[in-house]
Parts: sequence; structure tokens; C-alpha cells
Amino acid sequence: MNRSSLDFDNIVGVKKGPWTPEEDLILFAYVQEHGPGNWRSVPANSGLMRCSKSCRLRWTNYLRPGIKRGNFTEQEDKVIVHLQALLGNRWAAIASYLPERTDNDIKNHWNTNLKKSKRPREAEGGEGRGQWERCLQTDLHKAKKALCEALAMEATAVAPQDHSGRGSSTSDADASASPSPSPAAEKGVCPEVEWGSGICQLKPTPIILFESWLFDDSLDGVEMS
DNA sequence: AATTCAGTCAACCGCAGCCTT
DNA sequence: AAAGGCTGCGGTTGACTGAAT
Repeated sequence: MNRSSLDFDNIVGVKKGPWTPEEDLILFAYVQEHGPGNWRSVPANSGLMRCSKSCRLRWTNYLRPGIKRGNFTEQEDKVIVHLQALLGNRWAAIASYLPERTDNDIKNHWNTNLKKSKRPREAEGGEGRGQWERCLQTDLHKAKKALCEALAMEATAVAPQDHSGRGSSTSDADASASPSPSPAAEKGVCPEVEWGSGICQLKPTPIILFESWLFDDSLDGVEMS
């Protein structure tokens, strides 16, 4: 254990709050050179007066190549709503099926836009609710089936992450964007990102499996927004 | 034009699980 | 097998922005 790097996060004077373009540049350059991961050493080696967590978060949610910000499409909304119904508030797991989106972005989008509209007339407990429940039941079966298929398929190729619990096995740019072959990649974490010559590439994910059933007519009666 | 309110989003905090020793 | 450290996740907060009054 590197004692100096360990203590770095606890120093008085560690900067907090919004990142400046200069800090972004430093972090980006550092990760370009060394690859993501080993966040503990980032502040000490890069000169950033930020804690490791902050660096990781900034990279994951903002600087990481391949991420899309804002303007969620209707299809993405549907994916999020369905996966949220299936997985609950496991945003990292949900994000693994939307490789261009971060868990934080999805979480924010859910809380600000989708949460209100996902269960129409739920509060009334009337027919709207019944319709939603029936619809959800149907799709849960579909979802589970698709997940099983995905898991079975990925077992021989690139398996999706373990959705059964928290921790390092769940996907995140950190885990997936390690220099190849990362432990996460070996475990089949999705989205998988490969680092080569400083270029990161997103690989296809089992989202394709979902698209076949997420976007059929099963939800036509359900308001999305 | 000024003030208030609501919505959005970036970032922080604490906890839990995994890994290493 | 146990303990300590590290990483990742989800919840929450606070700053900022635009709309409404």
C-alpha cells in the first residue's frame, strides 16, 4: 500500500466542487497515458488536488470517451423504464445496457423525467394501475428470458456483468475501461472498452437482445411521458 | 425588471463488496 | 481465516438556469 497516496484523499485542502477545464485536461491527459484505474494514484501522480473518488467520477461521468450526454431518445427511455422495473434502482447495471450513458446520467434522468410518468395513475390505484401491472408482468417475463439468453450467450462469448449484486463486478467505466485485457473485461463486464493507442472503443452489448422485445407493441397503451 | 419557484445536473458522501496481504 | 484497503454503487445535496409571477 502506498501510504502517501492513501493519505492524499484526507489532506486538508483537497479541492471540491465543479471541475475546471484545466483540471479536466490534466485528468484526461493522465488517463490517456496511463489508462483508467488505479485511481488512488491519480491525484498524487497527476498533480490534481482532487480525491481519487472525484477523479474517478469525473472521468466516468464526463471525460470518458464514447459517452453521450442529454437528449435521451424515446427508445432509451423505454429501455430505462423496463430495466428499472426489472432490476430496480441498480443504475450501474442499467447503464451497462446503454453503453453511451453513465449511471449518474440515467439516475438523474430517471429521477427528473421518468419517475413521474412510469406508472400512470398509480396514485389513484385505479384501472391505469392494473393495466400497468399486467403490462409489467408480461414484460418481466420477457425481460427475464432475454437476460437468461444474454447470460447464456455471453457465457461463451462476452458475458454481461453479474447483475446479482453490488460491488466491483457491476459495470462502470472504471471496471470496463481498464487496459486490455482488464479483469472486468475477462468477466465480461459490459460495456466493454478497449484501450489501445489511447483510443477507447465501445463494444456491442446485449442491448441488442433487448431491442427485439423492448420496442415491440407491448407498451403501446402505456404513457411514457 | 426583480424576485421566487421549479427543474436539472454535477458532484459528494457513506456504505457494501471485493481483493490483497 | 481475518483484517485492512480500494473500488464502485446508490442516495442525496447544492449550485445553476430558465420559467413564472
